[in-house]
Amino acid sequence: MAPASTRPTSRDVAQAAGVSQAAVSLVLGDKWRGRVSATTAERVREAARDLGYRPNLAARNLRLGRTRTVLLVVPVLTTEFFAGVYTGAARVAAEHGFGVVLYPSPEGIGPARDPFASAQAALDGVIASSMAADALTAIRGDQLPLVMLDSDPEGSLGAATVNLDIADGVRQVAEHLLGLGHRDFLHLAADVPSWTFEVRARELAARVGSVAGTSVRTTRAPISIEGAQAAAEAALADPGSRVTALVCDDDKLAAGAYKAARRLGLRIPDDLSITGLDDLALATAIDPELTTVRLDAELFGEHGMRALLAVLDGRVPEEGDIPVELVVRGSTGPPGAA
Amino acid sequence: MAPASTRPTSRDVAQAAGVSQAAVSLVLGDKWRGRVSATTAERVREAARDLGYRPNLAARNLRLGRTRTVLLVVPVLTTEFFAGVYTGAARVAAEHGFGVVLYPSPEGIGPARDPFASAQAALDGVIASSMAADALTAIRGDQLPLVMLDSDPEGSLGAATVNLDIADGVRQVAEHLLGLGHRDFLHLAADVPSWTFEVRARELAARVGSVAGTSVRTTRAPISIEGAQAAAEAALADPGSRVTALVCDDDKLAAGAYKAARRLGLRIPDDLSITGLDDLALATAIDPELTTVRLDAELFGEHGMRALLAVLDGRVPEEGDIPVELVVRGSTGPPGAA
DNA sequence: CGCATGAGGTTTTACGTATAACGTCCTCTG
DNA sequence: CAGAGGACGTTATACGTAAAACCTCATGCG
Repeated sequence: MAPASTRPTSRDVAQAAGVSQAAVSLVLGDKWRGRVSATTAERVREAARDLGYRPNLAARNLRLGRTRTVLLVVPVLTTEFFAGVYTGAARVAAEHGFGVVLYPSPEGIGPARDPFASAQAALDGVIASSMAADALTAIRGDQLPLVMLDSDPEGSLGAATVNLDIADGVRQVAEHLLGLGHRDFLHLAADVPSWTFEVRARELAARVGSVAGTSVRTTRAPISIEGAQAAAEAALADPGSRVTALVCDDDKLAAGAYKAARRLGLRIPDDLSITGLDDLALATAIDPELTTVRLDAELFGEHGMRALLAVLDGRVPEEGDIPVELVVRGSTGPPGAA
Repeated sequence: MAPASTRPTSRDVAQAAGVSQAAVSLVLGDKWRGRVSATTAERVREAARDLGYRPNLAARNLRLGRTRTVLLVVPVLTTEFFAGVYTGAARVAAEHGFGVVLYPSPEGIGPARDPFASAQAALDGVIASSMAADALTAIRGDQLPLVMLDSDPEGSLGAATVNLDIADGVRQVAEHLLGLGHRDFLHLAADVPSWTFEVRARELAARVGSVAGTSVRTTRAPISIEGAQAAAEAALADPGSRVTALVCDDDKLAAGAYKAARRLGLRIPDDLSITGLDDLALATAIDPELTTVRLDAELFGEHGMRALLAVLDGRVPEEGDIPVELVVRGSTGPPGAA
C-alpha cells in the first residue's frame, strides 16, 4: 500500500483496475461510450471509489487551460447585500460546474493593490462591483472576460454590465412621497464615489424637480449608522428647515436617520417620513418598520454570473436592468399628520 | 508576436530576455542569488514586466503539490457574522500568501452534498464551522488538515478547534441581570442543533441556577426576526408569566423579541430587560439600543486561519478561547422599574 | 602546474491529467 | 474470402512550472 499521506492518482486507480491511465480518464470523464466496455468501466469506477480517488484539480486545470473559477470583486463583504450577491453568483456558478473566489477590497482598490494577488486560483473571468478605474484597467490588461455590476454602461471599457434598476426604485420612492403630499425633501446621500449613488441623486432631482413648489436639499454621510446619524442631525436641526421627507441612499443610512429624528424629538412618520434602499433585515427590526426599495441581492449575483457565463461562452449577455420593488411600511405617511 | 489571446509563459519571458526558462523561474522565484548575475536578473524582470507575465497558478500548484488555498465552510454567508469571519480569515491568509475559498452550506450539509464539488481549487486545508457530522467525516476521509470553529472540543474527531468564549459571555450576561435584581428568566433559544447554542443553554442554567429563588424557562425559535417574534410573543403572553429578563441566543432573535414586547405593550427595559449576543449593526439600530455580547467575528476568522496555518506548518495551534465582552446598553435595567 | 571552487548559467525531469494517435482483434458485408 | 469498420483498448504527448542535476569557464591557491 502506498503511503497514506499521498493521495491516489488516476494511475493508481488504473493499476488497481488493471487498465491504463487513459482508460481511467475516459471512464471518469464520461467519455467512454464506444471506447471502453461497460464492465470495464464499472471496474474502474469501483476502483476509484475504493481508493477514494479525487482528481487533482491543478493538473486538470493545467491540462485544460481553464479553471472553471471566476473572481468576484466586492467593496466589502461584511454586509448582507454583498454576501447575498456572492451567494447568488455561487449558486449559478455551481450549477455550471464553476467556483467563485472572492476579492473583498477593503478600502477601494488602488493601483498598489493587486486583485489577483489574493486569488490563488487561476481565473477564467471576473465579476466586479464598484471598482476603482485603475484596478479595472489592470484587469482588462489581463484580457480576462469581465462583467461589471452596477456601473456606468457608458464608461465600463466595453465590459458587459449588469445593473439593478435603481433609477426606477428612486422613481417609485419619489412618486410615493409626492403622492402623500410631501414637497420638502432631504437627500441623505452616501459619501462614496460610485455610479450607483450618482444615479440616485440624479433621478431624485429629476423626479421631484418635475413638480412645482418642491425642494431637495442634500447632505452626505459615510455609510454607517453613526455617520448617518450625525449628518442627518446636523441637517435637520437647521431651524429654517421645513423638511418632511428624508430619502436615504440605503437602509443603514436610514437607521442612522431614525436615531437623529429621535434625538430631535421628531416622530416618524408624523413629523418626518423616511425611506431607505436595500431592504436589509434591519428594515423590519426598527420601529416603525422602514419603507424601502427591495433589492434582490441574490438575484443580482445570479444575473452577474449568468452574464459572465454567456461571455465565456461567446454569447452576448442579455440586456435589461433587474427590476426592484418599493416596499411601503410604517416610516412614510402624509406630512404634518400630527 | 504571439497571438494576444494566449497569455505569456515563463518560456516567452525567457526568450525575450535571452535566457533559459529555468533562469526565469529562479529570478522570479527570488532564488537567483549566487546563480544568476544581478544584471541578468534585472533583464529577466524587465522582460516579465514588458510582457505582462503572470505565472500560471495551475502549473505551479501541480508542480509544488500544494495550492496555498484553503476552504472555509460556513452555515450561511448572508450574515454580518460569517462575512466577518471570512474577512478575518482572508486577511491573515493573504499575509501568508494563501487564498480562501468559501463553501456556504445552504441548509446544513448532508451526505448528498459534496463540500468539494463547488471548490474548484485544490485545497491545502479546511476551516469548518457548525457542520453536520457526516460532511465532517467526508472531509476527514480526505486527510485534509482541518480546523473546527465553535464546536465541541471533545467531539471533533481530533481536529483542532478554535472557539469563542461563549460560556464566559453568557456568564457575564447572567451576572449582569442577576446583579440588577432579576430572578425570572426566559431563554429565547435558537432552533438549530449546534454546540455553540448548547453552551449558551448549559451556562445560563448553571449560572442562574446557582442563585436561590430563580427560574429559567426556555422557548425555541428559528433564527429570524419573524420567527423570534412569534415564539417570544407566545411565551410572554402566558398570563402566569412573571418573566422580567429575556436572554436571547443572538441579536436577531433579540430584534424579534423587541417586536413581541411592543405588541404586548411591554416597555423595555422597564417591564422587560432583553439581551442579545453578537453585537451586529442591528444592535445599535433598534430602540433602546441592545445590551449584548460583542463577538469579534473578524478576530475569530483570524484565529481560525492562524490555527490552520500552524497545523499546515506541523506546529500545534495555540490553545485558549477568544475572549468576548458584554456591552451594556439601554435594553437592560432593574426589574419593575415602573 | 593541477585542481578545487564558485559564478553563472542550461538541460532535464516530474507533477497528474485529458486526449490525439495508434494498435488489435472480431464481425459483418459484398 | 478480402477488407472495412467497430469494439476495446493502449501509448505517447502536452499543458507551464520548479528545481535537481549538470555543464563551462575563470580564478585562486598550494
